[in-house]
Amino acid sequence: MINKDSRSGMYISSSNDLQKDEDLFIPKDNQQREDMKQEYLLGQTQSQLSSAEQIEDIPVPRLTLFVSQMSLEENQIQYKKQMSIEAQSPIKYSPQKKQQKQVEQDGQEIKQLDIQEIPIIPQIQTRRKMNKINYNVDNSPVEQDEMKPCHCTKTHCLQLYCSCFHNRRQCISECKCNDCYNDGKHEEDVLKAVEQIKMKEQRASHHDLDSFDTKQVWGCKCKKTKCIKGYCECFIRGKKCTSHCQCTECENRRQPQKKQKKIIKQNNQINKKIKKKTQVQF
DNA sequence: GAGTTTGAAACT
DNA sequence: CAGTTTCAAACTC
Ligand SMILES: [Zn+2]
Ligand SMILES: [Zn+2]
Ligand SMILES: [Zn+2]
Ligand SMILES: [Zn+2]
Ligand SMILES: [Zn+2]
Ligand SMILES: [Zn+2]
Repeated sequence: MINKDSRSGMYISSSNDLQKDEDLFIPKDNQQREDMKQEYLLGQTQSQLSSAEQIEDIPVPRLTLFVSQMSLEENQIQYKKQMSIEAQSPIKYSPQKKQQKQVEQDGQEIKQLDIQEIPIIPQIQTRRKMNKINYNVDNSPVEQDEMKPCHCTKTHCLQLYCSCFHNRRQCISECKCNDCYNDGKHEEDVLKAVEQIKMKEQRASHHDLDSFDTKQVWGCKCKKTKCIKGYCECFIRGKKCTSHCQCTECENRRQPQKKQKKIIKQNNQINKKIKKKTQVQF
């Protein structure tokens, strides 16, 4: 099974023809092929590897976790520091029922921070608990069961806009959605919506990622936030942007991004001017 | 909490 | 496909 891609490469089937999911996109040129594969691999972290890399479903060893998270760039570390600092000030929290638990647990974690030289890991593990941001992502290694409520008002929680629906979870009492169909009482509608989205995705997308697998991301299109804020689908997963991303002025790249069109144009103009000058001189 | 900004998701 | 609109989350104050 070999499908030619419209641009520069082709989809080459993996050794196992039965698993279409494991097809890899590989450019024609050998060097490019290596670069691309490497970049893609580097862009992912531990369990977030695409199905192509998850040849076997072996649980990720702790050590891998350490390595991948220690490889986070300054931006992400800084971002997490900021978040944790904000969440660490217990003064901000009114001493209420549920939050006292958190303060206790956070206190333990803060102690660990003081002891450990590298405070990254506990912050990541508790990120979702320590701040109220509702990332539409389910990549928490520790608190897989903890979910943040949605606030959908117009979509009956039947579109990917809805964080609950996107993660294939029923809405919960904390959700503030209107006319919710993702409540367990409209399973027919939910299944319809799921199938519809999967069909559309299957037709439209050139990749094989599951729309409902929020651990995986193909690429972002951030234009204004340099992929260092919670708007970036790559950044919030702790992943580097890759060649699949169409972001601008990205600061979340392992390999430096190709120059943008604007910059290329500017440089071209500058080069022309220089050429003219040199020609005139001689 | 209200209002703004942002980019994914949906649509054309 | 690319451009546009819609949407709810992330963010700011
Ligand atoms: Zn919802
Ligand atoms: Zn919900
Ligand atoms: Zn709902
Ligand atoms: Zn981005
Ligand atoms: Zn990206
Ligand atoms: Zn980026």
